[in-house]
Amino acid sequence: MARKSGSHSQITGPRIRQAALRLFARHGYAAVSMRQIAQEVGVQAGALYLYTSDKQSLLFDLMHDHLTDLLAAWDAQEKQADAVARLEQFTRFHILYHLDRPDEVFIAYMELRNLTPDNFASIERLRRRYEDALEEILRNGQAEGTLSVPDSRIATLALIAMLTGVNTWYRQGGRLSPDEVVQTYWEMVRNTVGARG
Amino acid sequence: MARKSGSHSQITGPRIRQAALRLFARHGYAAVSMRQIAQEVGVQAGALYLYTSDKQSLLFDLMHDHLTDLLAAWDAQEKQADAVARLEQFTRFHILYHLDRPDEVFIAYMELRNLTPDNFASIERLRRRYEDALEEILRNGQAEGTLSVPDSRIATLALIAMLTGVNTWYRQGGRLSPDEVVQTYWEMVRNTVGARG
DNA sequence: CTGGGAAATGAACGCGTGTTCAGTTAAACT
DNA sequence: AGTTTAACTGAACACGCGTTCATTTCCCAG
Repeated sequence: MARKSGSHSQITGPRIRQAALRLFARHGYAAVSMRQIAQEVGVQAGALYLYTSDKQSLLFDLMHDHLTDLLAAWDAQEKQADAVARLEQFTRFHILYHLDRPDEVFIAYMELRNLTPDNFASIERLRRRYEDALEEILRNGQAEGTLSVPDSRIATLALIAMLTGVNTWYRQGGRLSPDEVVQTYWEMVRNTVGARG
Repeated sequence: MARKSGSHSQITGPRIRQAALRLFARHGYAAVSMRQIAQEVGVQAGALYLYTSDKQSLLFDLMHDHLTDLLAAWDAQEKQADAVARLEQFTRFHILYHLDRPDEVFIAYMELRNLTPDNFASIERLRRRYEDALEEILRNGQAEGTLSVPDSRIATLALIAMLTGVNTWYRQGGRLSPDEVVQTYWEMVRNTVGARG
């Protein structure tokens, strides 16, 4: 046997990335073999190398595309006028976007140490850009006098950690709907930055 | 050669755990081999099995002991009378305790998926006990009327995520001292739970 | 000074790893 | 219908994995 019937690079390529995403998220990059990924796709291990140069860039591409998509999605939002409204928008956006992509988020946070130094630097640059988007909101709010934090950089990291934490406990069909989660967190975020309700 | 001169189980045992801790934290459980751990200790791989039954329980013991020590340290604290003071105490305790043990914390959060189901359940039970300690403070504060959160369980998880996030960015010799970090976070925590300054 | 047990070696076990590549098959194009 | 080419196989490569165990060395008690 060789080429499968009905096979196509437009189909197999995405399926490989999808399988890698799932398996990396479940078991971790180092614990997943190329043969496992291939099996999930229904293909021999050698075939993966028609679509990726090696295992490392399979991981890097997943993380890179996730962060790129995240930044693009945020940039595409119509921005609210004042900082507090923009912060509410960020809170909602962050929670819902991340809840929709648990595997991507998990990998992007957990597999950083499995990146080569160059790839790590590249990913950190993208993450930094996202953090900076939030920090700018906080700075603007301080300038407006509509919110106040002790340290805008630390508040940025604290808020992102708090919001991303939703992914660790949220389960579909749980006590709260995504919208209720957003409302709960927005109330806390608003308090954290000292904005009036 | 066989037995090294000056060797002793009271020395080698802890050194193995120390090496495993360091390497697991840096490279991840799955990416670290028993031979690497042995090399760091200065011993052959087979010798590790005089001190641990297998690689899995090396990981489990590290996580288990970390959480057990954490709980014991918190329990040993003289508790403040009112909830807001106890929350400040928790904030300070959590940040300083975790900043002192970056490797343990990292492993305890990142390597959960590499535990067998039984070990995972055991670790989760310990973590839950720690979370519950914070949640009780929040509940008491609500009962006292000195603080208010939209949902005490979610607020618990949000606060712990926020506080533990310090470990991801704090570097010794950075802009802020540990005490300044504590003060910065306490100001945010106090706002988050709606307590007056 | 000697015997016994603790501590460690080093080789071996079977198996899995990421990656390469000559060969084979199915689809697409002329 | 025939040819080209994209897609994939399957075997191989060199090496590393966790774990076991007979053997060796060193320390200490008597």
